[in-house]
Amino acid sequence: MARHAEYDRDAVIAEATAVFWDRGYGKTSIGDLVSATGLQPGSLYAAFGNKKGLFVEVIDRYNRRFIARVNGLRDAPGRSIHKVEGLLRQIVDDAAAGRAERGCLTVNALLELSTHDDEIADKLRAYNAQLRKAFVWLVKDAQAEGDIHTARDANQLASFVLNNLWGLRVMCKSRPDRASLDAIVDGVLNGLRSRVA
Amino acid sequence: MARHAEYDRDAVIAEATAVFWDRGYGKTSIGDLVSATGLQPGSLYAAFGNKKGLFVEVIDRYNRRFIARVNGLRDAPGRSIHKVEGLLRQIVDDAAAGRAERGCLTVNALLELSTHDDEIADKLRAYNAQLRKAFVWLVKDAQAEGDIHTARDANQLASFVLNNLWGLRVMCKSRPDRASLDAIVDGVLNGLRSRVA
DNA sequence: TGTAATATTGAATAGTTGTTCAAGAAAGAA
DNA sequence: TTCTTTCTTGAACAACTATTCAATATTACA
Repeated sequence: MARHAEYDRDAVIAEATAVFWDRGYGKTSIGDLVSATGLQPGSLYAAFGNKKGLFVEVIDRYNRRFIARVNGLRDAPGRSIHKVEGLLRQIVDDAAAGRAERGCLTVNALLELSTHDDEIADKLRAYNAQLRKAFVWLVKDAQAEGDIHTARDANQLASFVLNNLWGLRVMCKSRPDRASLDAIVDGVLNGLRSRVA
Repeated sequence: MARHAEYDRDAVIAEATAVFWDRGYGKTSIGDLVSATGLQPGSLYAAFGNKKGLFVEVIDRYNRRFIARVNGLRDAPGRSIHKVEGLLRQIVDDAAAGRAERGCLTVNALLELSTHDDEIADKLRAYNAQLRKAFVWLVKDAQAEGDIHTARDANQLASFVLNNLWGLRVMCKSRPDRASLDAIVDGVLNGLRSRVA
């Protein structure tokens, strides 16, 4: 019946991700996306509607993957508190190795667009809620494993961890020394393990 | 000898601050700044060199003021730990009252520009260091006042507080419920007061 | 008052932007 | 092969951008 598309949609989104992540939404031009994806403007518009449509698919994919990673931690072997620590330490490691200069695509998008774009704002709010839930489970597991006091509220601690995750992602953009970043993770773990409510 | 300027430089910077804060650097056009300040392009360029020059003065002023505020807390009456708490609670209050949608101008600028603009990145790094120092003093005061255990490292705790400050500023942009935000502040205070190192 | 020095104006410039669309290319069905 | 449907191309478009500059206005001093 008809000609089929020559490109792999997911690959195009992945290539666009790299550009949006590097330059932000506003500073990424269609020309940049044409170069990165190899698709001409017409094809991009046929496939994604417009620039924002492509961006929405980009952050959807990015968020889906990170949430899957955090949710996947539950099934991995090991103590839950170590999994949370590992997640934070990896951000620190990436920053120390200069792999975190672009920051977090989601946080970048949240700060750049959410004030004036309700569609993006809603998406990011929902993402935030999902991520928080994933942390609630990890905290509850850690309580069951005896690493977090059972009298403490899992929801509160999940928000606390999430807040420090966002903080680290901001912090990393200003390339602080490794000691400060490690100190932050220590502070979070200390806060999780302490007894007081 | 010569004609004097008709505008108040600081007032112009203040008016420009509102626009940059609302729209971000990239989305703020010279036309927006002309409307907001009442100065024509030529005057703006004569006074600040270019768009970035004006923006640099805007974030300088903003950062100077916030640092002065935190440093000023030392001389205010009351327990230091309550001052730290008050700072965080006010962010929560602002967010709950819908006054925090624009987020923090500095964090916004950091995420939008620091990756590709070294001048801005350096400025924000320096600002970060100054703010951290201010928190070190507050923590040390709180230790002297008996609210934070003296065995704990003030530098570490200062980084921890700062990280949560950045986290809150990101968090507020996605308009979370008040309970989550309060829980975060509780988590931070709990982390500060706990004994373990 | 006349003059030198600086401020203000706002139209003009050169470049970039997101988006469209008509023309050409590919592929399965008849 | 021919037809129909879809994909691809890339030049063209109108709107916007940051910046400049010559003309005009205002002041302080001589």
